[in-house]
Amino acid sequence: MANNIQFSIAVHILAGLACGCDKEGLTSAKLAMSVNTSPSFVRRTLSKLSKAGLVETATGKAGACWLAKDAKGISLLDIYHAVDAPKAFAIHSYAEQKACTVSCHIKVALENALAKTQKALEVSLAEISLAQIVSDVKKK
Amino acid sequence: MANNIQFSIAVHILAGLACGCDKEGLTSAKLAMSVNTSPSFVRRTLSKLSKAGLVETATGKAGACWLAKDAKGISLLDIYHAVDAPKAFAIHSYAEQKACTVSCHIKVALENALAKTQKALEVSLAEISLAQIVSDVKKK
DNA sequence: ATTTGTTGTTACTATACCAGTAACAGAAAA
DNA sequence: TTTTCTGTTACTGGTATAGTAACAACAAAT
Repeated sequence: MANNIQFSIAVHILAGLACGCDKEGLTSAKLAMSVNTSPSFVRRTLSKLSKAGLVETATGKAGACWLAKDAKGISLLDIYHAVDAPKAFAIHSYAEQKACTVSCHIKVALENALAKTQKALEVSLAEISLAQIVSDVKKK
Repeated sequence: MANNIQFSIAVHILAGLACGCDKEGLTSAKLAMSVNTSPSFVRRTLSKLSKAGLVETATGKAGACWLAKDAKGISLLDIYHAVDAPKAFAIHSYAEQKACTVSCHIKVALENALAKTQKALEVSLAEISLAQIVSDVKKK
């Protein structure tokens, strides 16, 4: 009942980078193998993570990528924002029916509700660090 | 950046029913006018709300629908569950790459994270009642 | 009884989004 | 200069979902 798996992919990639014993970083091809997708798709996600300052990359023949900071310093909220994941719920955008009070003002009411719920969602994501994810991965 | 507006539609419909001065209930045609969509679509959403016990309906010539309980007794979480809205985020479902620890265990780690975040989302929705929405709609 | 106007449901269509691929310029090491 | 990687753009195909149409079941009104 849900879509947009880019957030999951991003967490997967970052967990891979955090676990990767290679001090020299990983290539998009290796990450793609772990995630089971194409290197291109990985690179597109990596690009967003890079712009958000979560990973650093090197171009050229010895190209690679690695975490820009410690896994403890990266929260799921950082990742959520980096990939611009969907909001808690979507608000419809129909034209207002002038004669109807509900039609005209429902959007504001929904926006108030969304603001509160979105905040709760983000606080929860902020409390989970990439290090926690890595710990879960290794524990199992 | 988000989709699946059925939750919003459902809140809109219920707010309409709560506001509707008509003691006798509203038809799907009138609701459709307020939401700016087809009666069919409204009825499909109404059907879910009816099955969840949030509204009651009457068939036949004088067909109509109305709230099954007071707006104070209906939370956004009830509506969220009724329309089976998407989870806080989706987990990808690629085949595990046996040779890779991350690939094999990331799903469990993500499920743990989702459980926590989903809980936060639902608690937040549970705290907002339909009556609150109606109040916002009328205040404006 | 017959007509009328509604719900409930199914089936269908079209569109928009998104996962996934391909291709290539730019970059840096060998 | 060759190799091999990143970064980015453009493209494709599949799928979910908004939206529509149609019709049986139903109950009130006539």
